[in-house]
Amino acid sequence: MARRNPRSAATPAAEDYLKNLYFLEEESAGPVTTNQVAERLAVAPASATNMLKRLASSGYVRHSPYRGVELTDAGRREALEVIRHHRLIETYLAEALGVPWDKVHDEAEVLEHVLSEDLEERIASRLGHPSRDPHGHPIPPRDLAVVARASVRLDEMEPGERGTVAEVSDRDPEVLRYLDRRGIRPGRGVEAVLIEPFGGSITVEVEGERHAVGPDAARAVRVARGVAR
Amino acid sequence: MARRNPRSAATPAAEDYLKNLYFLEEESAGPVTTNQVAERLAVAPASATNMLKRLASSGYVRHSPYRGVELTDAGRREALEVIRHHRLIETYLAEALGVPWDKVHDEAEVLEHVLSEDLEERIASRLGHPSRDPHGHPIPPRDLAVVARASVRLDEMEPGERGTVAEVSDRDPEVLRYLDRRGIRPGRGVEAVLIEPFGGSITVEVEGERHAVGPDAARAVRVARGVAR
DNA sequence: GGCGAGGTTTAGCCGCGGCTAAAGTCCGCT
DNA sequence: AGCGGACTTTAGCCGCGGCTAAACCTCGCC
Repeated sequence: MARRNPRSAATPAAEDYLKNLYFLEEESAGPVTTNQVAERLAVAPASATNMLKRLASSGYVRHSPYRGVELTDAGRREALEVIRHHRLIETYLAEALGVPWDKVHDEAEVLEHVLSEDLEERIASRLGHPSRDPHGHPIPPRDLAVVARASVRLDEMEPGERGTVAEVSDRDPEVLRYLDRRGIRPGRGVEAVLIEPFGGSITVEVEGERHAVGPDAARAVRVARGVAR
Repeated sequence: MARRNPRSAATPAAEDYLKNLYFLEEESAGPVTTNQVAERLAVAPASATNMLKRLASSGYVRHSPYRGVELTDAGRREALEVIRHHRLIETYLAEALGVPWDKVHDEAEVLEHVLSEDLEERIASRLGHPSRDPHGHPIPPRDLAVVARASVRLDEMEPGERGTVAEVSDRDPEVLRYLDRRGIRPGRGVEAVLIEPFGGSITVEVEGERHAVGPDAARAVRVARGVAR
């Protein structure tokens, strides 16, 4: 009774580590550090070490003590599977059940670990096999091929550059609502007007209005360069 | 990240115990024994004792050592909440995603522990607040009032009695398919023709055909008495 | 009324995934 | 080159939810 689906050997906790390792590798080139992992998952560093060792012995990561950690191919597959689940669920909840888009993330966070292959497939086909979730994030395809992202973070743009908002991170619903209120959502044209150095805010023009966006919020936005308004 | 929903203090394992305690109480009047619990949940008796003690200290059950166990009101509420989730999910999966009705049970078994109140409500309203799941089981209402069942188990019927199939247990998909192939499903008229004593089979007439149904399968069927064919 | 069998609980173990405290490693700076 | 601070790992603890083996009740039967 109540066995979770046997798609993989990874527990929900392990899946969370793998998923976040994937994001961390994507964000910061080079090996990921134990501290980064611990902070991202809001656990003590010692807990992270513990799990990383377990993931290493299951073949999901390579862990060089004191030096950092790296996903193996198996680990990356596992991560992509969870990410696919997460984003399909977000899309489904928004479309089929009308869950507000700043709430879908938290629901998906728990459902992603529990979705059977059969349901995954039914949901995907019900949605017409979408390639992006409601926040613009690419949904890994069924074969879990890595999806290339041709976009820059808003805080990496040059003054004067234009583009189209491609993705808005759903990690923090607060930030999501903040950006949404300012019209910064997937599909909108943006121009970087002024970039304050040293982690200051970025002034952008969207829909004819200017907004000074704080660095934390700016990091949550990815922009496809050059596509005119 | 990935915290399950805080609707209740009970873990998934505890919820499974409470749910099955509810069913066991329903089936067998009088207090439920440790062995019954252990068998139903497919765990060792010692494991059941262990969990029952924990449930008792959380106020979900009353446990008299060596004598048996009984749900408290709090425990019953908890159980009904899980059962409501289970049956709503089954109904939703069947209706909205076309999951075959002998498969919905296993999916619901894991999703039931993870459904937020918000999703529960959205699903219920999307379905028009149904009162029965696809197998005919009553879905506890939002206020978790206990639902009276005016039906008898097929193996408790008298020869010559007639009625309408009200519920078919979904616990065993094998049994479910067996009964389905014979036309024994919710809504169908049945007549008990012959009852073999001492746990023998029950001969029933459904849709003009006679079938000898084994006692295990007969126990999975509930019939509303008297409603003519 | 006592004995034994079957049901139940206790004792003690395990893996998971957290934690804190202490020890160890690495690296930059003098 | 070596010292100090930051980062990381190790050691040892905890609760959960399983397990087996052994001790313990209860109750029916003689």
